[in-house]
Amino acid sequence: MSDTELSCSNCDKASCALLTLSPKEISEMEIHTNQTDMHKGDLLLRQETPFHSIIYLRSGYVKEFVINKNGPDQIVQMIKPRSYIGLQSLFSNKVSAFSFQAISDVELCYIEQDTFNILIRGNGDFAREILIALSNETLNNQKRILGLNQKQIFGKVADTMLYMSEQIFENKEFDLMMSRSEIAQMIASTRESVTKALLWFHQERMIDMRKNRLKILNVTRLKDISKKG
Amino acid sequence: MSDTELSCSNCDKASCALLTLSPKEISEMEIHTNQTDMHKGDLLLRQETPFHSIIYLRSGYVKEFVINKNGPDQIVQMIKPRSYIGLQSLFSNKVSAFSFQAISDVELCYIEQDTFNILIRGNGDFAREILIALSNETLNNQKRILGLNQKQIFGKVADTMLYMSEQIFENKEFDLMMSRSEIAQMIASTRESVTKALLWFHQERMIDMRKNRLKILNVTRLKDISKKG
DNA sequence: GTTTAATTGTGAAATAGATCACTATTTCAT
DNA sequence: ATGAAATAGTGATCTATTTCACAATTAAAC
Repeated sequence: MSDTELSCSNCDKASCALLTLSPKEISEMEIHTNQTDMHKGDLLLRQETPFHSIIYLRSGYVKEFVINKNGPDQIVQMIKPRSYIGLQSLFSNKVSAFSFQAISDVELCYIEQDTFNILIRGNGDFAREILIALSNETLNNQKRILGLNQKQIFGKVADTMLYMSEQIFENKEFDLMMSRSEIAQMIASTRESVTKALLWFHQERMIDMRKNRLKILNVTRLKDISKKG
Repeated sequence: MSDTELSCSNCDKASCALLTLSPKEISEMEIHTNQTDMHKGDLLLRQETPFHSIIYLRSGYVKEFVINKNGPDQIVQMIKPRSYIGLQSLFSNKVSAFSFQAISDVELCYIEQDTFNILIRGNGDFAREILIALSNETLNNQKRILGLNQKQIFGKVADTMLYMSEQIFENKEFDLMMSRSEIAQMIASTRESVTKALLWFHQERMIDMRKNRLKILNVTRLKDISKKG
């Protein structure tokens, strides 16, 4: 919002990859970057849509999902601050494979894709950081989704709560930014089943839930349920 | 097996990426590459194991899977000839995230990982080819597995037969190289359910099955079942 | 070629989870 | 503050799929 904040060089929420860039490269990036704010519920990018920018999530949370003709959407992952959005499709298609929606108010930086590509070509360390980020994200997602597949519902929900706590919010207490239906879309289940699981966890004092504030009380037991439940 | 076959420069089963390398780079690769043959059932690489080579699959077929403590293995994908194995973990970990097993006799080239990395750093076009291959593979897998999640069994099995026909064997007729149990491991189901699905498809003349030779007779109907069944 | 092991087929019973129809609560807009 | 819309909770029913136990077939080993 203030003038200084619009500069990448003194950004207080910069990515790890940015640290590998020279001052000259950073100012090159600044020229081709636009910062925008968006609100909860806004769609950042729609699948099958051509995209010309890589989006950097300065603050706030985003969900990545696939829109299905027959049946409900499928949520692939939640994205936390200081992440790049759209890297998956950078090296393959010109269109985005997924849709992205803000699940809180967010601050975004739109970096022109061409500029991004030039930086990757010109700076091996930057390229390496980006590739590591992309690889790790992809690998984590793949393993999580594979793991989900062979759990039953209580296990799936437990797993998802632990995922949010450990991977996304990095805290035992957090605001559940998704509705029961959305959680169901993360695990290919139904609103009702999610409700029942969460209520049971609450009854059994594994979690505390009031409004949309969730606190994990018994990690061990939840992990146990996640493993074989 | 003959002397000429051991050279990358006149390999008759080379990858697309290889075409981007200069003669000098190719001979650099040759020095650090070993060709081996393996048999059906052999384990090429075990998850959580350090690996020092990227494996190039010259001929034959491989399954990529995760070994689970509690419960059956999960098969991530089948890998067809002229593919690199282990790229997923190249940019992140020093250990492989997945296990790989030959499901037919295979010819393999072990390329030292350091050499591979040097080539990627030194040749932007090579790097690009590798990244595109990796991105596409990852994206396809992710979409397929997500799609599977919200189908019911007949849909999952239909989907898997079409996947084999279209993506892997590129033919309507092919040898089913996996047992019913293994197919079940691809879709998080059971041997018995796979059996029932395949028999029904056969009865309904959507496929022809004798021994392990499978022929797809009615693509349209199978696709229909895959979509909403 | 015979024996042994592994894989596949089959139907009945058990069950996890979806679906449905409805109520309660929370959130949002005016 | 009030009403409307969205989200969440609840229990009964229904159904797809797993589980189990056993028979049949196919592949491997000697």
